[in-house]
Amino acid sequence: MNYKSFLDNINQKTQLTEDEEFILISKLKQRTYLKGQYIIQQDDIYRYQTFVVSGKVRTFYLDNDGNEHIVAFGIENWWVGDICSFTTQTPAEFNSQCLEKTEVIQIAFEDMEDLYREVPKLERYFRITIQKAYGNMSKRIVRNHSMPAKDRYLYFLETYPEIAQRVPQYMLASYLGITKEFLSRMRKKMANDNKN
Amino acid sequence: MNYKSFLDNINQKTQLTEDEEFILISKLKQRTYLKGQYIIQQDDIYRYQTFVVSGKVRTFYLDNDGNEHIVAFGIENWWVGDICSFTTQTPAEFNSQCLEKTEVIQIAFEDMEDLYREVPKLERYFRITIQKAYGNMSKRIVRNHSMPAKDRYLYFLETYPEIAQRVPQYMLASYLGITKEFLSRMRKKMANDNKN
DNA sequence: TTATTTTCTTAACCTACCTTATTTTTCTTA
DNA sequence: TAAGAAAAATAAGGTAGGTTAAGAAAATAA
Repeated sequence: MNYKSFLDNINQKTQLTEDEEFILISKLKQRTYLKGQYIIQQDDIYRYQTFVVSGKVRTFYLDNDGNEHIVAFGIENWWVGDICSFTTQTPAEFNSQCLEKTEVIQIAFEDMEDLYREVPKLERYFRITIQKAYGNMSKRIVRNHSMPAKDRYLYFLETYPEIAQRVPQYMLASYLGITKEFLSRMRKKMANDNKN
Repeated sequence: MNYKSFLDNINQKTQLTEDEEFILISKLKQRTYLKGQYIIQQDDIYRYQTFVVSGKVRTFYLDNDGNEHIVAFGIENWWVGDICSFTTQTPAEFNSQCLEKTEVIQIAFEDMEDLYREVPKLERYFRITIQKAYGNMSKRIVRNHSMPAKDRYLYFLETYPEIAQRVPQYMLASYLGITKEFLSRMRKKMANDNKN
């Protein structure tokens, strides 16, 4: 594994010098998780901010009745985990679990503040990254409130086709906030409607 | 109006020197909106990042059927508007409307990049602010998926009592993703349940 | 103080989506 | 290549929350 995709991602939003890249790289850790392994489990403190180089991750909340609610998927070039737990170093509310063998790059919390000091451009990189994610989240809330399940499903297929293909249907249903049974029924109806 | 509450808010997350405060203040604009006025309307480009000093704002999406879906409320010390439109200078998807006379502090998009250059700590301030907002949004999505309307309502009352008191019920219903009629019904039932 | 508008309530009926249970299909792994 | 496990489909009955329509209460304006 090398750092190319990771550095590319950062340099899209800010321009690091060679020295800055060097400092950054010196703080990175590589790790490979197997299918089913957890990057973070709820109630643990999230100690490593995690960037996916290859593989597939789901982030979910486990409620008191034992139901899983998927908040996000993460594939190549996405940050995953529980950002809230990381920044405040308080127990996580979410779990991030690998759905296949997943290679990641991580930055430890202890190194993060040093990094921000030595490479202030990283503040900018993360600000821009999070701003975008925040915008998407707000819009997702609105879609959840203004669109019926069918439209939300179609929107997802269109917007994240790679994820839709790589993730089991029942997880997609959970992400959309519906049951797998209802998604299945919807798909059947849509297939029938398309025939006529 | 003075800048105290605004600077306090920033200094909670990063420590500005007097010089930095001076530079920042030189870029700030003050403005007062009347009840009903829009800070941003959807399809316009959001040119001023807006911090509420006093007053009350709602941010909502207007769907094709003419229904309003409230994404957020903003009162004292909250940033409001459509951050996505601001950062990318593309047409807004949301409207921010004042629900009463509202005093704000604004930073123009043209000044923002200069400010980040001259006062890099602001990158940090906004990163931290947005990270927190993003965390809250993710958790809100999960609550929408895992809690029935009644629990979401109670959660809101507990978490944002000041807002709950100052905002009409039908707007709160919209924020929660239910109809005002259903909220009214729920409230009645809750009142009855408490009697017995 | 009344008139008007805005907000809230109530009630009957309706539907999108859930629950439970069973079966079928697809994927894994031996 | 078969056997077991995971994922998807199907179907019947149930419910949280929506819709429509009317009236009551509260806030605002004149």
